[in-house]
Order: sequence, then structure tokens, then C-alpha cells
Amino acid sequence: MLSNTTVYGLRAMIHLANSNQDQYISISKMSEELKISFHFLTKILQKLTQNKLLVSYRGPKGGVRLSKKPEDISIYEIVIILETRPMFTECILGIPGCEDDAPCPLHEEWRPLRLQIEHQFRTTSLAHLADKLEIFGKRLV
Amino acid sequence: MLSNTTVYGLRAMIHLANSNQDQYISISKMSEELKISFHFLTKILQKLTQNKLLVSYRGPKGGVRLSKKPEDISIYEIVIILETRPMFTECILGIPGCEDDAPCPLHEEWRPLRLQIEHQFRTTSLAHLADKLEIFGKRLV
DNA sequence: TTTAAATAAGATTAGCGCATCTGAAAATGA
DNA sequence: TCATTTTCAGATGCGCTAATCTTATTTAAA
Repeated sequence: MLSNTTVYGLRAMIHLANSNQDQYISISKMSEELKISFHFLTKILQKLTQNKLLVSYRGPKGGVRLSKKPEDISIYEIVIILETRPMFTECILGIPGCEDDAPCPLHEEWRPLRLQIEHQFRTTSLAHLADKLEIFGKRLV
Repeated sequence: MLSNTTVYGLRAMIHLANSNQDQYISISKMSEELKISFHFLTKILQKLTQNKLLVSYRGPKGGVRLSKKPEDISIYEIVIILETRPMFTECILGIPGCEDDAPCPLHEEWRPLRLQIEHQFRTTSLAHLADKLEIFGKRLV
């Protein structure tokens, strides 16, 4: 469903939403806590930094932090940035040019589900997920 | 969402459901009509044959045919056979052991969507899709 | 000013699904 | 029996994402 890259990115972002927003969090620390390869995580967070979802700071005491409040970051944004395929729009049968006007046989059945998934992703914020982590003791590892 | 293998398999099965059930359909003919590499399609249909969804016959006039009525084959069965990942059960954050009792932060939001997708796949038959192809002129290529 | 800590960026390697190729086996028909 | 058609099965090559490695750059603190 989601690539490893996206999954790691989501976990890292939830972790950041659950951390102190006023300080930069070291990527190496995060990679240890989340059990993600440091170099790979660096690459992923770079992409999120380039796309303005994170702010980075180099040097000692450096790291990354969220660019806006966790309430204002949806997991939709993260997925769009990290996923190479257009998962919220692509045809379930992979038929080129499949759309409402020229649908594949599965189009009508798939459309509402696709929209529902997109809606859920758009309306789920990092803050919401971080709360769950905090309050209900859910896990990222 | 679905691998190429699964997508090709689904298209081929819909094509078969839309063909004469009483005769074997040549894989090479199908590969031409569906614009799928012959060798690759052969591999996919072999898997479906091994899993009893198709019956094959070698030699001249050979090919494959559905093992039961199109009404009785759901696309769920096809996906389960061809997809390597357990897409109807896996955690959206890829966290090992994530389940109702030990959920990840996204578990509650994802669960109903996952179940809905599974239900749609389980209740969509090849016959239904073949009808659409026939009646509404939808396309597989 | 120097050293160490940290991200940035590019190059390289590994693994896996995708796709192809080749030969074997089975069935038909002449 | 023999040639042809077809699926079956195993091996091989390709390409992309995943993962690693290396070097450069920035910054803080001693």
C-alpha cells in the first residue's frame, strides 16, 4: 500500500510531533529510537525538508523540526511528497487514461473507496496521531 | 496499490469471463489482445492454474479456461493468489505485530477502510465485471 | 581558531519484482 | 510415428526502489 520510504517518513513525523517543538531533534537519535537506518532516514527527511514540511539546522545541536504546528500537518501531505505513484488518483486496474468519462470495469466500485481513503488521509493530522501515541500508549516500533 | 502481476491477472480473468466458457483460450491470443508480454502472462496464468482458478490444456487447441462460473469467482481470490503482500491485513505503518490489541497510531482510522476494501473485493465477481465490459463498452486496454 | 557534531548531496551497491528466454512435456492431427 | 502447437518449468537479465557509503558544508563550543 505505502512504500517503505513513506512509512518511515510517517513514523518520523509522528515522532517529531510527539517531541518538543522548540528544539531541533537529531536525525541520528531518531534513527536509533525508530530503528531506521540513519543514512536512509536522512534521505527521507531531506525530501521533507526540501518540501517545507521540516526545517533543518546543521552543526552541533542541529537536527530537524516541524515547520508548522502538528495540527496543521496532515498525513496526506507527507504521502504526496514521499510516494512516487499518484496513489490517490491511479486506476486500480492500471489502465492508462481510465477516468470517470472512460472508466475501466472496476472504476465505479473503486472510486468511492479511493475518495474515502483520500479524505481520511487529508483529515488526519500529526497532532491527532501524536496524541494517541501519548495518551493511549500506542507504538511506532 | 496492486502489483503489475495482479493487474495483468485481473485483466486476463475478466477477459476469460467475457469469453466462451466452453473452450480453451490460447494464452498467446490473449497476450496479443490484452497487450501483455506472452511469457509474463504465461507465468501469471500458471500461478492461477496451480491455485485451481484456471484449468489448462496443452497442445494444439489448448489454452486456459475458468475452473468455475464467473459468478463464483471474486476478484478477492485472484488478488490473494497473485499479490505477495497480505494487502488486506497489513498495517498501514508497516509496524510488525500491529493488531487490534496492540495497535499503531493509525490503526483505528485504517481498520474500517481496510475492511471496506476487502468487502468490496470479496463481493465483486468476474461475472459482474464482464457484464460491464459487455454492456457498457468499458475497456481492458 | 580549532575541533567535533551535525545535515546536505551525490555516488554506489543490494534486493526484488518485472520481464524475457530456452528447453521440456503434452496433446493433436496427419 | 512425426511434426506442430501449446502450456510448463527453470534460469537468466533488467530496472527501480531501498539502503549504504563517502565527501562536503555548516555551526557550536572549547
